Amino acid sequence: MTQRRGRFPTREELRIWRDFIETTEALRAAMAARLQSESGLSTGDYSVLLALTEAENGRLRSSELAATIGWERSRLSHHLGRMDRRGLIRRENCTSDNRGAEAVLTEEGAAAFHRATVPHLRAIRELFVDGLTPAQIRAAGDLAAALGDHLILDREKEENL
Amino acid sequence: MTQRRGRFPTREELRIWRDFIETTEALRAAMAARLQSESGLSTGDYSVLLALTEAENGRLRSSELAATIGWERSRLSHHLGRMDRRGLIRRENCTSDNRGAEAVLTEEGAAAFHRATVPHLRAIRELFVDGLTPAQIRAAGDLAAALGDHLILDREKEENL
DNA sequence: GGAATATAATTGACACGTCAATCATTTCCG
DNA sequence: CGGAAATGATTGACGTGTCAATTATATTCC
Repeated sequence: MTQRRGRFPTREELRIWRDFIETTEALRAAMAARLQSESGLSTGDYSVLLALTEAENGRLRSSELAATIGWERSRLSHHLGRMDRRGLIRRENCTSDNRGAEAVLTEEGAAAFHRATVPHLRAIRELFVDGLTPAQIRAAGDLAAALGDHLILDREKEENL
Repeated sequence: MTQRRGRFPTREELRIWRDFIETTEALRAAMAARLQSESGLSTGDYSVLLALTEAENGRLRSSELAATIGWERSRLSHHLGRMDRRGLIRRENCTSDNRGAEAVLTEEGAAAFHRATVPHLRAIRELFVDGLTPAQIRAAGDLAAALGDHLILDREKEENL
């Protein structure tokens, strides 16, 4: 086998890269559109509502919420502002740490999440599961694990310059 | 084997879905960040510049450009506006159809694209190719094809309601 | 105790994407 | 020919994401 590492991608690798990134992007957009039209929620809303629903008392510190769903703090801050305006959550001050803030699920937020759940699960099946064989689904999990691990390694390398 | 189709995703399918969508999103973001920091271009800029570079005379009708890179018209229009402001392209009227517009690659745009190419190819190798085995790369191409075909079918079903 | 530092969160500026509305021109066809 | 419909493209409004700067409170340590 010829040397590969350290060289530019081959034509075939490039083709696969483009296909892969464009298709996953289209999949993301399709799912976002489904969720929006069926439930009036964005995927961001859904992530936040899911995390709060699973949290004790439907409330979480901002930073914990950010960690749970893997968002940057400022992104979450902007998003909570929008969700607050729509009445899906409300913000409260944290009693134990006056710097902190808590996001609290409202009745309306809980209701919106429950209305969204079934259609969203159906969309995951229709757009993702139904399009793949069981072997391909396993391959998708495998790929995600490999790419994710590799991204982390790459980030660490970056930081230790 | 038990009946699957028409049911909600299993726990395992759901885990893989989340892993897959989050990881591909992280990959997209990492690539965008690399391109931005190394070349001062967004991935959108890169797509547009690539299409124009490969086009005859470095110019394309707006609608053809949109079709080439698979964008909606209004998205392209906004993006060309931003690229125009930065001097990467300029707009000209189409002589054969007065409704039409052409996007033309500028010297500056061509130069920016050439500066970006090598680092971008390197990033594709480092973030994608190097993280996967050859079999996994084939699996990625396979997945993209299957998901893409399925998305198209789903869209058609949607339209023929 | 109190200054230096670290941490929690928000804000503002700006790029990006989508949708619906709009405008100009061309094509279709009676 | 001439008006209706189709086409090419732009625009405005708004939600979203990132980065850098800012604000407020806690912690550290002399």
